Amino acid sequence: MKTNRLPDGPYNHKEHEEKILKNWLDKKMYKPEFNPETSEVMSLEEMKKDSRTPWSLICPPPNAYGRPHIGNLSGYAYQDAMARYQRMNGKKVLMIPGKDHAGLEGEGVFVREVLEKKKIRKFDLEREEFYNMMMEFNQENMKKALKDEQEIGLSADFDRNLFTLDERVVDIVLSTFVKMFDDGMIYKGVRIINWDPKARSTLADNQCERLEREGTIYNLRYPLVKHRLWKINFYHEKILNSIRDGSKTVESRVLNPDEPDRFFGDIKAGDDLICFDKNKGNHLHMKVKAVRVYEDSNEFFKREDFSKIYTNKNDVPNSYDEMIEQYEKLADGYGEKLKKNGAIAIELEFPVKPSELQNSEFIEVATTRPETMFGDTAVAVNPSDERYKDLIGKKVIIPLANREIPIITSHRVEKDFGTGALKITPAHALDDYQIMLEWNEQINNIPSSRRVDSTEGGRREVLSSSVLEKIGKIGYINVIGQDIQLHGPVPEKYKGQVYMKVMPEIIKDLEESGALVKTEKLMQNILISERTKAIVEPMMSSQWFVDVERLKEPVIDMVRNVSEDGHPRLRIHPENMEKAFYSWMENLRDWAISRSLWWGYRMPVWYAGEVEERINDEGEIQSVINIDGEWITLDPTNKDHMRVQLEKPEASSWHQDDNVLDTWFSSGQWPFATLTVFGLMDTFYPTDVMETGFDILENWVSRMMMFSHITQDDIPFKDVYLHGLVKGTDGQKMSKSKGNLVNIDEVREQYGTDAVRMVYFYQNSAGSDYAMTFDKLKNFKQFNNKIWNASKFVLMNLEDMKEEDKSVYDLKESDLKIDEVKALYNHVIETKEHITKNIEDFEFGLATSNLYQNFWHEFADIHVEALKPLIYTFKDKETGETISEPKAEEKAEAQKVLLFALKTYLKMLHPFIPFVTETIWSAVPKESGDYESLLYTKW
RNA sequence: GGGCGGUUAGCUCAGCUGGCUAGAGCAUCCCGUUUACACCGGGAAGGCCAUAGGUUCGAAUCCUAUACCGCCCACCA
Repeated sequence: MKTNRLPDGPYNHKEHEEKILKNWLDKKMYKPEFNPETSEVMSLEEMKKDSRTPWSLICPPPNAYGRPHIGNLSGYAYQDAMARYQRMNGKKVLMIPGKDHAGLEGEGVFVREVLEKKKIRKFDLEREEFYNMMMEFNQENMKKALKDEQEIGLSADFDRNLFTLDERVVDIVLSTFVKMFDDGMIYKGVRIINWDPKARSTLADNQCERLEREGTIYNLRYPLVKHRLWKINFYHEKILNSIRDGSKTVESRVLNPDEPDRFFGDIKAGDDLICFDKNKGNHLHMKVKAVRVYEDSNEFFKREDFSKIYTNKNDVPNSYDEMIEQYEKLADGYGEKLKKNGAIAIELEFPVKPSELQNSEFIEVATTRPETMFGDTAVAVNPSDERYKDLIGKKVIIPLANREIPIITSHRVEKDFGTGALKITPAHALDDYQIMLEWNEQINNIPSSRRVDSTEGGRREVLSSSVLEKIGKIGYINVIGQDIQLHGPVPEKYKGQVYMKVMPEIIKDLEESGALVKTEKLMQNILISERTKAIVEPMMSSQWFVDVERLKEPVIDMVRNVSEDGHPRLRIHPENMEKAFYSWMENLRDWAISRSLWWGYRMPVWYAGEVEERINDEGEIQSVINIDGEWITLDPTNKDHMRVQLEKPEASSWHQDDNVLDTWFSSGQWPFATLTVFGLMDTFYPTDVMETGFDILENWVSRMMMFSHITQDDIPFKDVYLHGLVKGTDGQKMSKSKGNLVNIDEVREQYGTDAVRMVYFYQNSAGSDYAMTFDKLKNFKQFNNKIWNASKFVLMNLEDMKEEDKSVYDLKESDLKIDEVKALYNHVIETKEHITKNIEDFEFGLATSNLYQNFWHEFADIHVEALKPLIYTFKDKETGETISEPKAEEKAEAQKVLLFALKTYLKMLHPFIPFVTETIWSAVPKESGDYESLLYTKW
């Protein structure tokens, strides 16, 4: 073994990095099959049988459409440091790199960056054509990305680089879908979704962004229904007969119960009427909706809507006779008169001018979206709001739509905002949808307790169960379709029109009817699509869901339950993220997994004919299927309608669901999907570490845990390390507008890869953000140079060492005689203990700052300086006289410990700054436990 | 509004279950050095440990409030 000198001059990363990397890659040293003894690559079977402990980490796959950004690269640095450390500890290390197709975002980028530039519209292409073009685009990008990964030093098995849309992965992922469907864990249901009308696709919540803009808030009066008591009037027999004849000359008149003999005039549908409210003593303006004649009076009482006109259920008469009794009490002789007559029901619309109503006769709601009022199913007030206390449970009429809806309560309603009354449109507002769910849940709970209490923010909300029962559940009514036109139970004149276009007309009609009493400007947040910037329309749609209820507990237990060693089976670093994880898991609602895209895993769902989603006249979403030319309601349980299976059913008429799966559905299976593809499950599952950004703990990490539970009945990994965000040069979040972006190519060129990597590690801890500053980069470039120079110095002073002295690993403190040498020896031993502990504890920030401090300011500045007199002759500058001269014995001892220190430091530094350490290592004398490359050299 | 974390030198951060005069690096200033390194060495200056209470023989450390900063969640229709 010959000691090489390091060349003079500063460390020049440009000279070495490429060569070093090429060597690692050419020799396939990153593969678990690499045998450091022989420098050869074993077969898969040999590797599996190999006795080294397996260690595996599946790299989180970044989006395939672009180059990995600085944050992805920081992740690679952490993953790599862990892998290198484990490899040096004698484990067979597997790291699998990959790329994600990034469903919605991926498709968005492709449409924007590629198609739009070629002036092609997505829907001008066939689905397959689009898919193939996009696949090609992604394949091109992935090649570039692979280079970035390699250049940052990621020591992953690049032969096993895998794309999420690889055929082999697709099979695994879709099989899970089929299995879960068969087990009843996946179902199809209707739920509110975010609809991007431009992309014609469903959006996940985090694919929407908020935009503040000026909007208008409209105050609308919804009249109370109690006035409809007036819809019943009674007539003389002769009038009834005239109407039966269809004779137009007959005088039909409204009878006022308080003034039985007074007639107000003729009535027919569309007439305006003035009636007298005996309770309030005032007159009401009404419009006749219809005139119906009942030959048998008792028939009338059987009508369901009749019972609704009484505010108190007990007051509803059961028969004509009973009603006459009631009226007897009102006025002498009145009942007598009624007996002689038949009955006519006159259905009245709400009072003509709601603006003329008295305070107690309407409820005023504030809304920014009046067009959704046709889909209102309730008005909600805060339960503690004194103003509305007496109105709870009563009914109001939706202006223009003339439909009755109840007044309910919800703690979500802010008393102080607007009028304190909120119109509820569950089909088109997320919040309203929540209110509906909560309200209906309350109704469901009635039998279990007499009173329903719900506590929120210290306030107690108490509604008696009889009130709840009377109001009942509320539903939802769809009025805006995916075409953003009005559908369902909306007045004919607006139907089928884009809602934004008819808005002015609706406003005008509201104004004329007197329902619109006030408009005001305000700043409001609206949701827009992150990608297309289109306004997001919340609407109901039938979607595929994963039932998460039975996954919650086992997944939470992975972290909460402690195994034999006193640690959770699955540990999250930093620990305080556990709380966020628990609360996310506990509050999880069923996960919607279908997306209306072309890019992704098309759902393995087959229909026997064309399927459409429609809004019927009642505002219900209906899935209909075209079988033999006839549209019938789709029955998902009927195998002749729908099947869930991987392969297409034989008959050619069957066709596949248009939707693709949510990206997380596939990336959630990534750990075992990758290992399964390569036949490595038996050796490497569960994996050891998952390293990813803290922002996707919920979205991704928890999903991997769920899928691992479902398919493997095991944890997917033992430790999760969550890294923070890399911020810009000024410590702010990186953004183009701030001009604080860091160009990774330039920075690597100027400071070297190792310096960039040091910035990722130094002084950082799991979950916290940190800045990539030029100060730090410069500093670490100098640090690498310091390592270079100190190593050069040590090596040049070892040249006269005896071969047998060059085995330094079994040195003991007791072998050493000189205090300065002992001090260095102990320093190295202590430092190594610290660093080892830091790495085992995932404290890379501490490990690197310790290394920086100790190597430079302890080892180089103090210890090396202290040993100088022991290894070379000091001469007086001027006279040339010898001041001190080393003794051979002392020199040998010092040399041994210097070599020991250098080698140990290079090993400790290698996981973090692999290039400079590997470069120096090639010049260092080797001994047992060492290899030509530091990669496998024993820690 | 709810939750989590933070607040220590100009900057970036250590400081574990309370115990020497509160530490590093960078930056600053001064001095020095060319037999590894000017991408160097030595030294100096710099802190009421956010604020106010409390527990204790003793608090940067534990407790309680407050303020400010950051992030996450829910958001005013």
